[in-house]
Amino acid sequence: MLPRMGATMLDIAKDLNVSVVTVSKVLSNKGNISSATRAKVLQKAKELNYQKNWIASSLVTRRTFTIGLLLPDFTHPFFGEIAKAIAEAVRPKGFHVIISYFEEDPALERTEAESLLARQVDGLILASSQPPQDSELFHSIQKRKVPFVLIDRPMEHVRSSFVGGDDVAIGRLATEHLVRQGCRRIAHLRGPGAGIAARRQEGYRTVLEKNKLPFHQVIEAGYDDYTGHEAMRQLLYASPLPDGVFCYNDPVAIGAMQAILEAGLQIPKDIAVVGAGNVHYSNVLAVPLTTVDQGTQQIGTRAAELLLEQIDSKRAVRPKKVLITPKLVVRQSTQRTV
Amino acid sequence: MLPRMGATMLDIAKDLNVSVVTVSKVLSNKGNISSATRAKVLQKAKELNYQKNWIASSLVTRRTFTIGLLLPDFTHPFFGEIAKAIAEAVRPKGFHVIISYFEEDPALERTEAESLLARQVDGLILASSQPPQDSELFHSIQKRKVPFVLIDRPMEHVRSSFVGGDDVAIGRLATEHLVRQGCRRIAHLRGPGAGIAARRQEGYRTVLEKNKLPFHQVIEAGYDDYTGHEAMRQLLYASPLPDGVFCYNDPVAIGAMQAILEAGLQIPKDIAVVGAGNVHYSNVLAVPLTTVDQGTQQIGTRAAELLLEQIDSKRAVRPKKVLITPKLVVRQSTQRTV
DNA sequence: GTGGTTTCCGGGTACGGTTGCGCGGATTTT
DNA sequence: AAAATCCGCGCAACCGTACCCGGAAACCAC
Repeated sequence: MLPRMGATMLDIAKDLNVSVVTVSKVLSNKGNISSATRAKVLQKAKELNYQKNWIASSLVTRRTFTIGLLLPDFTHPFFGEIAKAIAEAVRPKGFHVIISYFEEDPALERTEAESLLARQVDGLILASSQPPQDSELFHSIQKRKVPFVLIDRPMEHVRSSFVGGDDVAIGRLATEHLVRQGCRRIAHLRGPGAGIAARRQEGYRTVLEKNKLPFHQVIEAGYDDYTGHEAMRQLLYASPLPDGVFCYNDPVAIGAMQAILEAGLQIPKDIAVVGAGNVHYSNVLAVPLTTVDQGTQQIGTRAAELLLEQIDSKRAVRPKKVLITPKLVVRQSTQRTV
Repeated sequence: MLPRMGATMLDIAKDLNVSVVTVSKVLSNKGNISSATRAKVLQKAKELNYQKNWIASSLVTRRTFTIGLLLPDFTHPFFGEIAKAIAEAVRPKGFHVIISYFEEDPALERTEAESLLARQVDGLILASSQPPQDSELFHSIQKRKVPFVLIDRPMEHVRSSFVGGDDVAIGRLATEHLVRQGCRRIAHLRGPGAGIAARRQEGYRTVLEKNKLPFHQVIEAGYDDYTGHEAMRQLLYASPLPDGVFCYNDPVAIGAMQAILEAGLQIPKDIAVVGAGNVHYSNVLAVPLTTVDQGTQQIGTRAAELLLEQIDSKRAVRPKKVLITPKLVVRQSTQRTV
């Protein structure tokens, strides 16, 4: 036989000659129950150390108080912070978070999403890596009427809420800062793809235009420091050398700084460097890195809020697109004027 | 009315004039069902696009296929990697992971643990921050007969499985390496507390004794780079200066390196530095940091394996203590002989 | 007094998949 | 012919809550 659990509502009900329904109503504070009965039930519940069986409860309410979080990778501090902010935001409402990650593999992302849906999560938050034109996964989620919110990587043609960094503003903020520091030949190590990377590049471009500065080289790096190192080496072969570099993200910037230092140049005297993301350790590098903080925690918090809103109002809520305003964090890698 | 779900077993059963039980047995491959009936059921299930209701299933089996993971903080890459390894290890068995974290607050840890237990997780993995003498939480878990495994921070007097780094070996490995590099005045920036930090220090001490080297200064730092920076500055005031430093962990080592460089000294020529943990970015610092890899992924993987073992064999399993063998990762911060 | 309505308090039933046990019939063994 | 075995399948229980209902008392108007 299966191991017996603790006391159930039936135990309480039988002891008091009432029905389970009455017990349920008392314990969940619903319906009209006389205060005499109410007191007896509460008393007996405490006496038997009654603990609600959440599973039975979920069975009938179809609410698991669980939300699924699907991330490309959570060893990256960016996603770690998001996960933390989400967990914190939903905890007061009694929700828990199931985290899955899919290593940037779109196929794995789909199966993991299906797996979370099969577990009847009440909602889903995803930083998707589905190819831009493929919205099959999201249609599948929508068909099941499970609320979901996209974060970090918007999907233009998917009708859903989205929370992410304001990438154009990030590009602008970083580039404007370099201009103010006196840089005139500003290069850009852009990231891969047409989404986030393209918008950060756009912010970069608009600032150069506004300031009537000549375009300098734009080279495509990847997500990590190795690609940043490689891309920067390419830049250093060219002439004239840039006097400022806006890097797609902090790891790329770290790789770039390493290449600059290896070439015997100084930061920020010869070349100033700006990253984006404000990852941990940005301040303990050889040269502390100026960066643009994209408001990571806020992304998580807002996403959680939007999701809970949708879960609570069983009606379809109009999707909202939220862009978090970035903040410049100035450190030594751009401080030319001190 | 509550939103109807998809097809249920009852739908299949009625269509075929069999009982739900038969359908269940076919779909879960149990019991003796004729191949004719089996085929009909499978056919109809596919036809109706039947999806099992996991909640109803959990209700009766008392298995949720969910394990709880309780961490102090998962923005730290160390815990991120552990979480990832665990999720990966249990995924093939159909388990999901609910992550909670408690910001190093023992009281919050207790309520979060209770909360996970109330959700009927099948098992628990925890990196606990309960004070060493207080095993109330663990007794509470044991009373409910929920399998659990401790990681990273052992609790001496709790009868349970444990997986963690071999801290004495880490201290030995790091210190031996410094000795081999020719260091003769080896200092130690130890971490706080009597557990991990004390064992790493012990490894350090035994190597000094074995090599008949004089003890150099041991200063207590914290967990992060700020405390490492501060502790190193203290060391730099003293004389004679050390020619090698073994740091409790990588952040402390990073802070220490910064202090050394600020003092105008060279790494590793004047002072060699070893950290522990092999966190990301250890290789893109001003001077790439030699460190001891504590086998983070293995900790997660082994912990998951031990937990699944316990969950599968409903009997009480003899607790195992597993120490992962660390590996030295040599980088520039100790390369004096090249 | 009579009939209708409202209010208060509480119960019956369905929802879901799984498991131990049992049952009826067919086949094989004694 | 009686008994043992086996095969295929069903009954009931598990557990908390939404929905619907029912009985009793109170109240109102005539």
